[in-house]
Amino acid sequence: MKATIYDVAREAGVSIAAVSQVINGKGKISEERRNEIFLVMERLNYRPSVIAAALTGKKTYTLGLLVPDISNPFFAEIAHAVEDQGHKLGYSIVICSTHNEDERIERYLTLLQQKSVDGMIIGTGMDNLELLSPLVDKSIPIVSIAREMASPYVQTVHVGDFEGGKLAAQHLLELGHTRIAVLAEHLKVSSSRERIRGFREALAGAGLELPDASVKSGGYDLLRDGKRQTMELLQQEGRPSALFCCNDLLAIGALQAAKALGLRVPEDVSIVGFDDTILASVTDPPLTTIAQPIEAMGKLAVDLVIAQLANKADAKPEQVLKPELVVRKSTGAVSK
Amino acid sequence: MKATIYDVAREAGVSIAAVSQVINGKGKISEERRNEIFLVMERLNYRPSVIAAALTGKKTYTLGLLVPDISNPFFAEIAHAVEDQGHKLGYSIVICSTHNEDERIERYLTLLQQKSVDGMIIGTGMDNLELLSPLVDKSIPIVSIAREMASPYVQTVHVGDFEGGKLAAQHLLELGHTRIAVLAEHLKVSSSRERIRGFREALAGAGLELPDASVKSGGYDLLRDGKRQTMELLQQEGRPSALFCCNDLLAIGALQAAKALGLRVPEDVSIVGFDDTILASVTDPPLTTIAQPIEAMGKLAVDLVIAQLANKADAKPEQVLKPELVVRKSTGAVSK
DNA sequence: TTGAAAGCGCTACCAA
DNA sequence: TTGGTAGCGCTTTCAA
Repeated sequence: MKATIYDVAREAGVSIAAVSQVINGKGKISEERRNEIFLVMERLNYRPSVIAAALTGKKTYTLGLLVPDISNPFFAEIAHAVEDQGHKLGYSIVICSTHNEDERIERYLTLLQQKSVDGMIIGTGMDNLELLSPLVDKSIPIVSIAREMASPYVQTVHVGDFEGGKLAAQHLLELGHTRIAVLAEHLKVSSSRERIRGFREALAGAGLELPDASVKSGGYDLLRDGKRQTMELLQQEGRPSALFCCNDLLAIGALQAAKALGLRVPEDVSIVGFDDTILASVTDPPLTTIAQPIEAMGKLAVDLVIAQLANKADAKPEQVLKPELVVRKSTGAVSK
Repeated sequence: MKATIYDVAREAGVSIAAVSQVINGKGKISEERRNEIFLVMERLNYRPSVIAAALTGKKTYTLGLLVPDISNPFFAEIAHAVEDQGHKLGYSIVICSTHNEDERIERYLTLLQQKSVDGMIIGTGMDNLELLSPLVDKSIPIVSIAREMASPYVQTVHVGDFEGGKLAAQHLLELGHTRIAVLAEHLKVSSSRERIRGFREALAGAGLELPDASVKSGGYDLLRDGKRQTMELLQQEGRPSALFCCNDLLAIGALQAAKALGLRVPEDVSIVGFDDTILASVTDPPLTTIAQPIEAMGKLAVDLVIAQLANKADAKPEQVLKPELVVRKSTGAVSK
């Protein structure tokens, strides 16, 4: 069986308290004893049980990351960034993918908390903020990433979605588009709503209206939904000459639909995405998209939790980063 | 503070043992008492501490998944598949991304074990199998996915890499290519080596040789390495007319390099990838690639750990799935 | 059927 | 400096 602190103490002829002190580098122990104990630990190949330690309320140096779907490159890239910064700061990151299901969100939230993470980063939308209260009670810091979260207890880092939507609209407007439709994921996703709001406002500024009928929203199978919706959109009378997709995956679905219909992008229809994941740079044609500073967001999120952990939390509850228009080949001037 | 089993017992006027039995649905308790206790638990919003339970050696119904890089769509898709099947079977999945660094592999391995996962799925290559022995000692089931692992203690599920390599070669051969180069990731990755071996063997069958100089291997920044290596390859005298890339990310790097050099794919150079991630279907041109059955692999891996957990482990230590050639637009006949 | 009590492995406080 | 010891919250005998 595995060696415990008792084994080490016995072998070294000291009390478990002494061993515990050595493990944690606390208290006062003579060099000599300390080395002796180290040796025994080594010899017994002793590994302190984090579980037992957690039970007594010790820090675990792990952060939990909750994402809606790890197979969406956007979140995979977020996860990568979070892991990176976490690691730099000495934290391990545990990732859970909720498949956008409420039940799994709840389950993983509980799980992570039970696994006693020191802090939590949430990239999943949450309807029921009540779920967070156990965390709040235990004063486990929470920051939400890429999603706003209307709770006084959670700091949030996200891109300016509203502004991003405007950017997209302006770009399309400059190219002369007037018949424009929008593809969104489920409308309960706040970032989508904001992006659309920004988009709509920019259009309005140019005297254009975006009727609700031109906004297609779907579920969470982004690729498929994007394709299906685009099929509908592009086959109708007076089809739009431009599509704004609330994320890259939707945009790719749109791209596939256009291709399937024998339409050329951007000659027949312009498409702009959102996120600027690796996907955007490799598609055919490469996707014009609104870039989110994924690296920066991941880093910032980690910094925030850890700052809260150290009680030097910035008062700033919200960190809004700048979106950026990246023009590639999927958008062009309207051909009349 | 949070309610403990003691609070519940006190409130319900019973012993903690009784409460414990209710929680676990074990032992004999009268309907009456049981309901009473349930009510109290509800009222106190009591949640059993998994940590404490884990300390006493109870199952946690969580599986750990270790991947080298979650931002590689292949592993993100694997993670998705694993999560899905795990969830179906009542298990939560905790994902850790090691960035291909030995130190992180070790750290996360320890971490997951300390967080007391019931089983482990490993998608990361491991040099030092010794690291697994603590798990083995505790008889925590381990299965490796998408990677072979030469340990008697781990079952493994992966695609036939050798066969996949052959498939790629045959395809290229049929198209008439003779000047062929190979791009691999770090050669310590066993799957890459196998793919190359298969590829080489198929070439040999056609009387063609693949000199070591034509095999470029790099580090773990797949996209960048693929691009850089392809740049070199395509700028040299008598450049290859076809490239076999050991994974899609490398292939995309190659695609970008070709584009940067003003070469057309597949007219000037054919490219075949490996994995068939979402990336392969969206690139310009879409990538001919060797498909791995990602869903099936994920599902199988989960099934295997859980079977081991239930002690109905199949004796079969290795599950090899069939790779499949998916022909898209990045390969074509040699133009002479 | 029920409950008392002995751990699980570790931390932290207090006395020595 | 050291060691004794009381928890942390739960599971699991073993008696009652």
